[in-house]
Amino acid sequence: MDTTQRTDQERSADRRRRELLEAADRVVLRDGPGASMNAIAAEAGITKPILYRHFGDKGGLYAALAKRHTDALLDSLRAALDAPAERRERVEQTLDTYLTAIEARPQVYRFLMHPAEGGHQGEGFDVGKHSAPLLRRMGEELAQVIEERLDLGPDGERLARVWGHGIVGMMHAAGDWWLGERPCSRRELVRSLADLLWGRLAAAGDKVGGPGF
Amino acid sequence: MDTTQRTDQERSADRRRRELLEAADRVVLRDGPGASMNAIAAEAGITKPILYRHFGDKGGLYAALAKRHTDALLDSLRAALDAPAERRERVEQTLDTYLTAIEARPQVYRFLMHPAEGGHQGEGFDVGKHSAPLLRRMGEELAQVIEERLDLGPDGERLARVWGHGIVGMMHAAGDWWLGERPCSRRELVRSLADLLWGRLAAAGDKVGGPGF
DNA sequence: AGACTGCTGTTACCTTAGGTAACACGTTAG
DNA sequence: CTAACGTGTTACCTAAGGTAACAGCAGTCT
Repeated sequence: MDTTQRTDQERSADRRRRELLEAADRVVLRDGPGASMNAIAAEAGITKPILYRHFGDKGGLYAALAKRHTDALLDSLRAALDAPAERRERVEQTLDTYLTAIEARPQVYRFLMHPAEGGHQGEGFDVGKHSAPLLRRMGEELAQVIEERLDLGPDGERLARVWGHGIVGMMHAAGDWWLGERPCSRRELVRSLADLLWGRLAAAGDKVGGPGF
Repeated sequence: MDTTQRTDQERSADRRRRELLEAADRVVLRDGPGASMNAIAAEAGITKPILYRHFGDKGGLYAALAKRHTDALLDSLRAALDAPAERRERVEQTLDTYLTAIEARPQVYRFLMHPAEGGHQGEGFDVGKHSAPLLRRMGEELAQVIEERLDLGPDGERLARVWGHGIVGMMHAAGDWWLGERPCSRRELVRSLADLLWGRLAAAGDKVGGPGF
């Protein structure tokens, strides 16, 4: 076996893998995250054991699927984060990019974040092991950007990481709630969150008559 | 059938229900969230159909279990939120209360938030349908407090809700990350998050030499 | 007393779904 | 021609959620 050569077989296997992932994607987007391995195999026009040969187990398939979408989302976010603009503008752009993404493909979003929901009755893919990674990766990524660019004093690295994860969590929770209830426009949500990050909570006055918060 | 009277049967049924919930609690805390209905029934010294008679299905059992813990946590948070102190102190107290709770009983926390993780191989309880409720309830609760006490202008209600969910998400994500990596003390985490909420992100200076964030 | 009702509990079963073993066919190398 | 390998299949195992049907026992009604 020559290890250096890219044989036809290897290329064909890669292509097959991509095809299978695309089929899985279609099924997951159609049937929700509870899609069964059988259904995915059927959509791909083959049978279960082949899926297992390619991805090991359901978690492997999930991981491969999640990686594609996660990478794509992270690329968009990096672009927004790196855009040439002042800080507030950049923050708003990043929030908007995230929200636009989850708004445009809620099925993908729900798959990545709440995999067990849409299923008809079974459990489906497991979130726990995989939704965290997405949030974590976003958090670490943001932390790195913050740490690189902001002067936060001696404790900067720790602060940056806390803030990275905190801001990502804020974005995520607010986005999740917003996607479910649609209580306002995306623009309004972005501005409200940026306002929060800009200290408006601390600056707001007490309501007349009530005890100060 | 007398509807007004609390019969022995009803009290006994309630007691039974509590016993079952406590057994379920023990199993979930021991085996992780992947605990099977069989295992729970065995721990309670009975068999499956009884569990199903009491809770309908696994989701019902989960919901009952989650409600207990969620209510308890919300009570603690309300107390911290209502304490007589100034705003920053109160915010820090609330964050600290939450973090203390998840630190003290990580198993419970993981059950509520990432149910599918600890399981040996199966899927276990589903998160999607139930972890959201906890976050949502906390978010709505906080929103209400914010809206009651802060003067946020004409758009106050919307702002309060966005902030409620956003802050809860921030707390959650940061807490989850912190619980996993323990990168700093609880006190430091609380201060860092409060600083973030107090606008220190916006106020920080650019790092010398780098492009401004 | 004896039958009826209702609750508690059981055993034994169904179904779905993840995962695997064993086998069949076609292609290519020696 | 045959041996090896990749690709695909069928048929199965197991674990788990969920349910039907039946057994025993307390109180109640005639």
